[in-house]
Amino acid sequence: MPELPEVETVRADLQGRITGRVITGGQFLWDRTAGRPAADPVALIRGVTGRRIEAVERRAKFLVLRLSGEAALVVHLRMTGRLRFREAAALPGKALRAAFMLDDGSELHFEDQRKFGRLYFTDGAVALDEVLARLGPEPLDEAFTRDTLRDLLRARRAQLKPLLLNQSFVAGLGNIYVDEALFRARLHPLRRSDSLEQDEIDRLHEGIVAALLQGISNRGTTLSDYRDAWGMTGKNKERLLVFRREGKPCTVCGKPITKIRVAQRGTHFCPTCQPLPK
DNA sequence: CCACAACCCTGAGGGC
DNA sequence: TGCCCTCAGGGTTGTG
Repeated sequence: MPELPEVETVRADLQGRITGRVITGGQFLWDRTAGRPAADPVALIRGVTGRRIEAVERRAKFLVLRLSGEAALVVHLRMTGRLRFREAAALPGKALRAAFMLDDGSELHFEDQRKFGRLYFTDGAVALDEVLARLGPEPLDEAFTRDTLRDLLRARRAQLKPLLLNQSFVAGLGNIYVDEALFRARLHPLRRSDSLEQDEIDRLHEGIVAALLQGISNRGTTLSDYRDAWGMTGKNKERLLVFRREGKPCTVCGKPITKIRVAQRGTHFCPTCQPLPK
């Protein structure tokens, strides 16, 4: 599941390779990959064709290809989406859902086994804001400080796990990095957000940032599906502290990691290091 | 605001 | 080998 570190890895790689290229055409192989509001594959292809890629940016888990004329091609990988750079004449993957031709003969392929991923074409800043609406702060931005997090947490009273998964609370975390961040912060996933002391909030801030930065420095976490723009796996799986490590010893105390279900999501933690205060 | 659940999807893995 | 069932989960939508 691509989260902020995985999307950031793809962004950085593509930025250096496709910036300056012109999109000369494209096609959809699975029409529902075109996301709302337009949800129109024909209009999307028509919209991007002839435009130059000015920059490759990221907002939360969205990739934003800035196109000439204030337009953008926005990509959300969801669960199994992959954005692959293909040299000319490379064979497409079997889950190819959309393809874009570039003016140097290369292609940008959107592959997605489970068809949850979405592509959006936006024409102008207003349309882009619509696609990126209701997103909370970027956790790696300078503006995301301990004080920011404290104010956000105290304005809510939800359990930490579902709250951190909520993209309108903080943007970019998913199931893997939430569990990792909570472990680093030594906080139980069911703790209420308004119950945290200042030192716990500081630890959570630190845990979020550290978990994400480690993910980026390892080029993302590949459990099974994630690949970077070159088709390579990320190396962060071996560095995970709790996620998918149920029954294995905690790296801090040696007791087994527990898995429970919270908000319909598998949730991994160490009951000893992350106790739930009564 | 918060909790819960269905939905969209397909492949992997378990049970028999 | 094969069939059925469950599970995996990001985000949206709807209900209470």
